[in-house]
Amino acid sequence: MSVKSTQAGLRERKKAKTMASIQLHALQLFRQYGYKATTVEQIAEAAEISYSTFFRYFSTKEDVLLIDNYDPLLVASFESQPAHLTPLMALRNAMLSGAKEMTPQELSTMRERNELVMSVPELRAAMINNMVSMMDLIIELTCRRTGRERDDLAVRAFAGAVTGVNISVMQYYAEHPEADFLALLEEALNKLEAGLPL
Amino acid sequence: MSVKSTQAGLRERKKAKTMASIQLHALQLFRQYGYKATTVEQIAEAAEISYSTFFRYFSTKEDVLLIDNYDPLLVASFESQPAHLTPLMALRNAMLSGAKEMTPQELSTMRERNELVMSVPELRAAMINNMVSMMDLIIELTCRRTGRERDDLAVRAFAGAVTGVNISVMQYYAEHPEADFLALLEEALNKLEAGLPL
DNA sequence: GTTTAATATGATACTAAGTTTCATATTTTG
DNA sequence: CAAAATATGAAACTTAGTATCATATTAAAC
Repeated sequence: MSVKSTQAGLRERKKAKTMASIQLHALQLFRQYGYKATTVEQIAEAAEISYSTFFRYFSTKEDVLLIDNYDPLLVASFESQPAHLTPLMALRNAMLSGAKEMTPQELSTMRERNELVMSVPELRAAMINNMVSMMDLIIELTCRRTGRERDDLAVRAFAGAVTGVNISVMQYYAEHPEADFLALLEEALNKLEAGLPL
Repeated sequence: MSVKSTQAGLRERKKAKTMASIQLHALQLFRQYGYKATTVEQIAEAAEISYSTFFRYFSTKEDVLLIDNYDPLLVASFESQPAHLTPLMALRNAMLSGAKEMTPQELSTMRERNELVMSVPELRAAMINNMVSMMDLIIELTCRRTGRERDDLAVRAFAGAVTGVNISVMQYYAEHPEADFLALLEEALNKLEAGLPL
């Protein structure tokens, strides 16, 4: 038994490092030359991997910017919300809590990424698609909490509205980078809870 | 002066016919062989145009299914809604009125198209992206009606919620093709107006 | 009606994303 | 250390989408 086998497995750690490296170099190149002008080949070179390996880590060029796994965090946080809260407020808290423990560094990266994503049509489309996919998760969570069925239109409308508000906030945030994303999201979801007064 | 020059211009009519022909043949091929398995080249052959010409009519393969111009109809209908209605109800009426004058034939085509689009990830993403683009239109209309600013978060949240509900209904409809789309949309928007009771 | 200007089409060559296949290297396990 | 499992690299391929230029068709002017 050698020193290297700590617990996570060398393979896993190496993969995680490679993945992070690809994302880092990709982001730098995108910043410098623009998203479209940067080819996957260039990213591969910068990250010192082969072209084919890139697609083993990310199935599309877009994914290199969009992959994040905070679904499990969201689920955990949502399920631990007090029972007296409405589904919407529980969801609001869960979404906020996920982002509340970010360092200023991480927040700044997120802001930059958001601006980039929202300004490139292809990326924006992919991001929105991701968020709509998350609708399914919201439906699932809401059903568990309320005892309603997946096919209940009220649940669907709820999940749709929350997701739509989320998208609109991301857009707003891209246009107003100086704003506080969390505050915006909280305010917007509160407006939804209040029946969208106009 | 020959018989042919009626009023719309020969060129315009020819273009419209070609466009319709491309869409028709594309839809048939997609039905038969699937979206991905059908190449633009095959569509071009079927519609008896060149490969390059296809992209003069539709800038992407997706667009051949997604292009529709009922934005102007929506705007007109919205602006003619009675002033005492809330923005949401005015929007609801406008969206419904657009679809209410469809023939059963058209409704059936729409249903089929919706099923196809929602079942192919790429198409679904493109469609959702279209709908989110329409959010800008809703923002614009809502501002005109309420006198609020584009940058008002309440307006943004409103537009986002309506769009999100719309998306969720399309998804629901794809899963339940036997349902009445208009009834679903109306019901879902009513729930939104009622504050999304759960 | 013929000429001229504007626009639509077709052919061709090109770039880059994404897929497939297979050989090679590296880690893990026994 | 040997064998099984998995990660990587190389190369050839398909197809969406772009750019360019010559040709054909329609519209407009005279």
